[in-house]
Amino acid sequence: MNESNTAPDDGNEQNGDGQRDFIRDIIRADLAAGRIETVVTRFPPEPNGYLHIGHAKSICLNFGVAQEFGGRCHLRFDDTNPVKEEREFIDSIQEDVRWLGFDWGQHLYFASDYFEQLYEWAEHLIRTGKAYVDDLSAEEIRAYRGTLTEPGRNSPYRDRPVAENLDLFRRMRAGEFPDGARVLRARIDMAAGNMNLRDPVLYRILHVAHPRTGDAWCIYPTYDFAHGQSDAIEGVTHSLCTLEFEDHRPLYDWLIENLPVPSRPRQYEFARLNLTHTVLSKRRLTQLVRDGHVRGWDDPRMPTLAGLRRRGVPPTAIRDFIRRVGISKSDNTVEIALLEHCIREQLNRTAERRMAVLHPLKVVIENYPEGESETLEAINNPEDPAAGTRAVPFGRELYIERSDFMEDPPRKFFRLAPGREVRLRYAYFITCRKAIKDARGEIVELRCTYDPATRGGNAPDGRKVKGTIHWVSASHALDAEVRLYDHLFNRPDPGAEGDFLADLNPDSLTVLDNCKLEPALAEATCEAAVQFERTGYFIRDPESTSDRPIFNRTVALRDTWAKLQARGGEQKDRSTR
RNA sequence: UGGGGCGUAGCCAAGUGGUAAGGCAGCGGGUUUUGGUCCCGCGAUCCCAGGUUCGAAUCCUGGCGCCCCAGCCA
Repeated sequence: MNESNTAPDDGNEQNGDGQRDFIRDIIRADLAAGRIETVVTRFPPEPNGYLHIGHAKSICLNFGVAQEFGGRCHLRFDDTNPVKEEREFIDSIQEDVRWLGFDWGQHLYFASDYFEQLYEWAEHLIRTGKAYVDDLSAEEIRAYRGTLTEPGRNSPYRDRPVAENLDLFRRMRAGEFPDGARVLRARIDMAAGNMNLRDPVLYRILHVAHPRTGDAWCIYPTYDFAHGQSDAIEGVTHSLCTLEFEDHRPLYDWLIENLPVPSRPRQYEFARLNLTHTVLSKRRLTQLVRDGHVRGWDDPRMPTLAGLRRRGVPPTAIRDFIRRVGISKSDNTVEIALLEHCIREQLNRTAERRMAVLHPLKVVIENYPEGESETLEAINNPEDPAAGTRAVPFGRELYIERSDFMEDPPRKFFRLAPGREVRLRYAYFITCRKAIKDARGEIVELRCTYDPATRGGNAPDGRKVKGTIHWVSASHALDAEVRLYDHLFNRPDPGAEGDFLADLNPDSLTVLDNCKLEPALAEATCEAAVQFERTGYFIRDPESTSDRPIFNRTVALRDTWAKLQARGGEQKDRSTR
């Protein structure tokens, strides 16, 4: 067997440092006891939306487990409801799973591939007296179902003869009845405490074209009737799903036991991922896109894999994040800070460094010869010597960050101020001589002098400077737009007190349209994020044009100075109150 | 007495009768040509109450709290 059904090796499985959780414990035990020979899992998305980071948990679990135990994982689309599903999603889902780093090899399946088999099994249930055609309307079925505390009542059609059920069901398939006229129901127990066992609907009439089967069918199986049987057809051994399906397991098992299926899959449930400051329900994400609160499914503020990709988040960071979050059965809400940490950790190791000034302030080096420039050498990645160095042009006129100058600095401010000396990274020590203001009193330019003996950033006399700041040569700078992103929602728990839309962060996107980049950034790609030194990680956005690059901020660098300042501000507030 | 599940530090999460891993966040300190990275240090008696035991987060009993289920969605 030479299948390319793999998951990336993130280096956790070598030395017993592998994942430990109740799912893997079960699989290990099943393998050890000989209950199964090969573990087979599946990732079963419904093609009705884009994949998000919550799905990544399921993807990493299913594919990861298959790889760790030498089994395989199928990608199976749960396409049983044509009124919600679209081709676009079938494509995007495959692209996103691949981008995340997983490969299903030849094992791409669709529940719709099994429609004929499922239909035959439905007839089998009818023939064995375990399913019947019900003429009740949707409202009537609901009324007959009872409530959480009261048992339901049998439908008057529950005891139809087998022959009549068979005839009716075949005519349902033949298209003789309009939508909603009849359904096929399992005959289980209308008094069951578990609502799923109160004669669940197995088939409904839907005169709707299916993205894959076209108009071949006008009756479609429900999730419950399709999922377990699809698992059985594919030989799935461990059908892993989220907690809300726990109640469905008795029905899953009932169907498997009452049908002549080729294998005996088992369902296990784990807790889905929740993240602070965002939403992960398909309904809400769809609403954000549909109502224009974001610019699309791949808006960098979205928790979708497409959004994270455009944001510059590497797939390795997502896999690492999922690994750290773990698998359990307790409801959880993971702080988004953990995700951000994983992104920084990955990017710190791999992203090349560049200099970019987001809020430019002009600096003129008065003692630097006019019209001249020179080239300085800068390290691409101090964490990775193999990344080498690059040339950065320097000249008499530069841009520095506005926040790196203060006319009247507080005690611990290490940057530029009148009379103060700082290091320009990889360049020279400069001393601020004068701040020039415009009519409104705003500082528009700094006049400085440099020490030619400090080329490269070291003083031969051994004198130290407290601060090192980044800069960009004015005459060589690239003009760019930079988009800064913040959490999409203000609250850690959007919607906890009403409409989740009311919790949208109005400042989740800040566009800076006068940024100055060092020339090497012209070569940046949309695939790999770079670090703008002292600022954060950024990635070129596909909306860039050749003459105007656009960069998205993936995540800011940790900023203990900003934290200190914020704390100081708080203290001041408290003392003045 | 409707059914199902969960409850270990601010957030995740190991632990499966032998005396509470780890990560993130936070707080101190050190190194540093990114106030980045890196390094060092600091936190829980396990929802509560009884019980079993030499010994319990782990077993038993009884409470309390939270989540899911009444789609012809998945």
